Amino acid sequence: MSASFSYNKQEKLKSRKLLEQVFAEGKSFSVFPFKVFYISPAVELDFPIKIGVGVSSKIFKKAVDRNYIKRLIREAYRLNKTPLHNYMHEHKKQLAVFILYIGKELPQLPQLQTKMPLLIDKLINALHENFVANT
RNA sequence: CUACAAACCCGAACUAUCGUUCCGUUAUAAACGGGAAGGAAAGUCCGGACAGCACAGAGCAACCUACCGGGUAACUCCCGGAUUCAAAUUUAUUUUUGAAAAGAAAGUGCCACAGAAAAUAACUACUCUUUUAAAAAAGAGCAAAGGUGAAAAUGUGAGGUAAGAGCUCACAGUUACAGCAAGUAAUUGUUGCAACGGGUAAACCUUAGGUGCUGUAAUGCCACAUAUAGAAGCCUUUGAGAACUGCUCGUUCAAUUUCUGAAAAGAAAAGGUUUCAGGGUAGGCAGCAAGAUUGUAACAGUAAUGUUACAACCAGAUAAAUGAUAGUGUAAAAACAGAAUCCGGCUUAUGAGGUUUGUAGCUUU
RNA sequence: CGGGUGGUGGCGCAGCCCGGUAGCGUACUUGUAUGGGGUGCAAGGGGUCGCUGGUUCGAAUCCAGUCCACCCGA
Repeated sequence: MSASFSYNKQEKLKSRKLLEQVFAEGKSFSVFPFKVFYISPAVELDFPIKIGVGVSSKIFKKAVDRNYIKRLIREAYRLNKTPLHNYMHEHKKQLAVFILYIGKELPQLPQLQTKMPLLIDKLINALHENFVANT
């Protein structure tokens, strides 16, 4: 797979049903300031990896702040997602992920840029253990 | 030029790389071109458009509005005007700003403390009569005096009286009504006549006028899925229930057979309906982006605004799009802040700067 | 998108409808009873009534605006 930096409509986690499944049945871990929910759905998806992004409106009252944080997370994801894509391509599995921002203060992009690779690594490791246990 | 006040404007720009969303073209895993948040998108405080339901209404209740004229699709909005009150300011009711400014002379309630009294009063005092040597007591009259309070029964003078009192008169003040003059009107001026009556309606209320209910997750269509299943109650023309706003009246709609019995009625089944508990779906299309639209100019109008002409098309997502990095540039890139059916207002938040008007001060001519 | 509730000593609440004195429980401080502690008894301190403005002689209370917290419906 080519090293694309895109993050378009197909890659977004959109279905309400799948979202509820991710929160209800999915596993989770946290890499501060993120919390990650993920699941490997059995249903065929139109794109192998679907990612959603969210911020709590209780912590960030203003819509401007929430939009800003979501943009930064998307930016950090699309620049660091290549290892995850390569891994999923090799194992031919599907994945639905939701990234939640749980920090209390407005972040800066460099901070998220350093944390995002850690998150991706941890996600790959978790998936790997899971596959090995199943097979 | 500076300070203050008021009204209004503006809400940064460009280049490169990576990336998002919508539209179009080539074309069909892509490429190219074009569009892509606000003055408040906010609060959801008003008014509409649009959609569904209802359209058989009446009364009551509830809620809203409250000087006059104009503007508008409409308005708790805007413009202009008049009166009163309040605040600031001033030599000056001089100027500016603001006001939920109908009615307290329909009725009810309330007005702490203080004070004789907080509104049909009468404690002290004053006057008269009786008793009495006197002091004083009892009865009657009166509402002038009492200085407390946020507020004290219109103020001053004279007459009048046993003492007093708008009881009477003069002047002044306030208010209601009627006439005349000006004004479209609010209202103003003036004459006559009557009265003097505390405040509070952002206390109840009265008067006048107005309001059908629900909101785009409305609503219509397509696709997929499930349970013709469960519990309790009521009813089937002597009617449960539904609709018409909340209540009442009223109107409209509203579901059957068999058996027993002389009939009334009863039983069974079926059906209807209300409530409860539960199951399924939660995808797509329309609504949804050309409109009370925006810009410029001319004309009408004091203005709000309207009319005409020309030009423009300027977000449309659905876990929800505008960003990141580097550079140019600047004294500093910074404030408040992110569309979700769409418009017109109001309110609130807001950095730096600019424009106009008024007032004051200083400088120059 | 629509609808509703609340904000009063450190904490939990009343008072608001119908305007004039801010109170209750608990906690705190001091004294007392006990050899000491707890318990009890007595006394005391502590509140810009979320904020701003208005109505009124006077506002926690009435009216308007605003901030915060919470809840409900689809």
